[in-house]
Amino acid sequence: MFALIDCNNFYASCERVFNPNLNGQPVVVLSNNDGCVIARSNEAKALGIPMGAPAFKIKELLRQHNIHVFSSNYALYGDISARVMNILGNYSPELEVYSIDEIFLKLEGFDLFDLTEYGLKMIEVVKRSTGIPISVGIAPTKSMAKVANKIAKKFPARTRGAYVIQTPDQIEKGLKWTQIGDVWGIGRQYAKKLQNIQVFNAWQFTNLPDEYVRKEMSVVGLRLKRDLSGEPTLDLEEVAKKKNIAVTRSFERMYTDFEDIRERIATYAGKVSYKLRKQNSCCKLAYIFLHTNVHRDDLAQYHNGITVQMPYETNSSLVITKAVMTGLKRIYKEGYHYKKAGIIVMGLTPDTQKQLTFFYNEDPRHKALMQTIDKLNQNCFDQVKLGAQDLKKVWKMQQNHLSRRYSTRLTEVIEVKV
DNA sequence: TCTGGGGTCCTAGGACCC
DNA sequence: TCTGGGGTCCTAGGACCC
Repeated sequence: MFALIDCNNFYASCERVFNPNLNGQPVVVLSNNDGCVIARSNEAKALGIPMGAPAFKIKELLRQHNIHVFSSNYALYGDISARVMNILGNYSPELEVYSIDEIFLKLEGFDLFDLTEYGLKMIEVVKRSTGIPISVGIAPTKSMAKVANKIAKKFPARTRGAYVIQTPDQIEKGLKWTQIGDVWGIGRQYAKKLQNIQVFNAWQFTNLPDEYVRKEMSVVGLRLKRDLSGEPTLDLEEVAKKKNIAVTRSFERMYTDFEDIRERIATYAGKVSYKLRKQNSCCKLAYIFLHTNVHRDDLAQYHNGITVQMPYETNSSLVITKAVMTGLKRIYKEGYHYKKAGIIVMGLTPDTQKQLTFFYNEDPRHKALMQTIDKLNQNCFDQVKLGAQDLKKVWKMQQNHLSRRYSTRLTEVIEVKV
């Protein structure tokens, strides 16, 4: 059996942990630059706040209903997530942290357990230890556990947040209840295609011929069909090192000057290099892209990207920044209003397995330099930068509703008034 | 004025090898 | 008239996830 545990309205719930006045109140969390709604409490959902709604378009709605608005606070969410996962890891030796708010547990040898009780226990302990509400779905396969989790969340009164799918009858009922578009692995395109052939729920999907599924949805679809039919096909996946790492951001306003963009790109290059070093990887390639504002059809549009090669596998900010800059010069065109840019590093290798080249290799001093810079920045809040970066830091991300980093900064911990 | 930021896997087709 | 059979690697694009 597999369990899927998922935090309810995770970001909104994190905000509530340190601000209990928000319980029962509608809460939304916004994306970077306070752009769109990316998380909603149940109350906010009930008021009709759509996922992904641009904040400026629903300003009036937010005000009218006294909805509490937060900028995203990833320092807080990441830390709370780690605490929740840590606790849930006690419930099975085999686990897969699937996302910031989801974890799969493999429950092998739990035949003598009352799994519903086991799930309820998790809910209680996580709530008591972290303040975060979770839902638990348990079933014979991963994709079914997803279904069970959805049922648990949909019927809190009946399930108390934990639901087990096990008997053939429960399986059939659960799958028939699940609309095709809500199936894990079936997105918009496939849902449309399936509805066209009169497949409206998960049960009907499992009854399709293998050949059709294979042809229209590739082996990925076929694996899903098997798994959803009760044949365990999707297993826990190891938390592998990332194969790509990206830093991409929208600018808080549009930029036209090369100098401004150059500075921002240098900062992204520094960030992405740091991420590489954190997972002990080096990169061979970097893709850099530049976009104008897609929402301004009154302005000329220009999108372009380019892949640049590193002279050797590296995670040195100096080398990566330099390579990225040559790419930027080739794709930047004057006369456009740029709104977004990003860097994706690819072809990652562990830095212990670097392929050395005969003539050119990294200056060995870079490694020591990077280690020193990383260490300094950990203690001194990112004050050591390359000359090409934002030394003056004239730009600032819109974060007008940011809560404190309650659990990771000593200066921002909660105060108790006597 | 204002519209997020990450990831994964698979397939087809082209270029190349013997 | 008629032109083999087996591979690999890479990339772009399309689907999906949170």
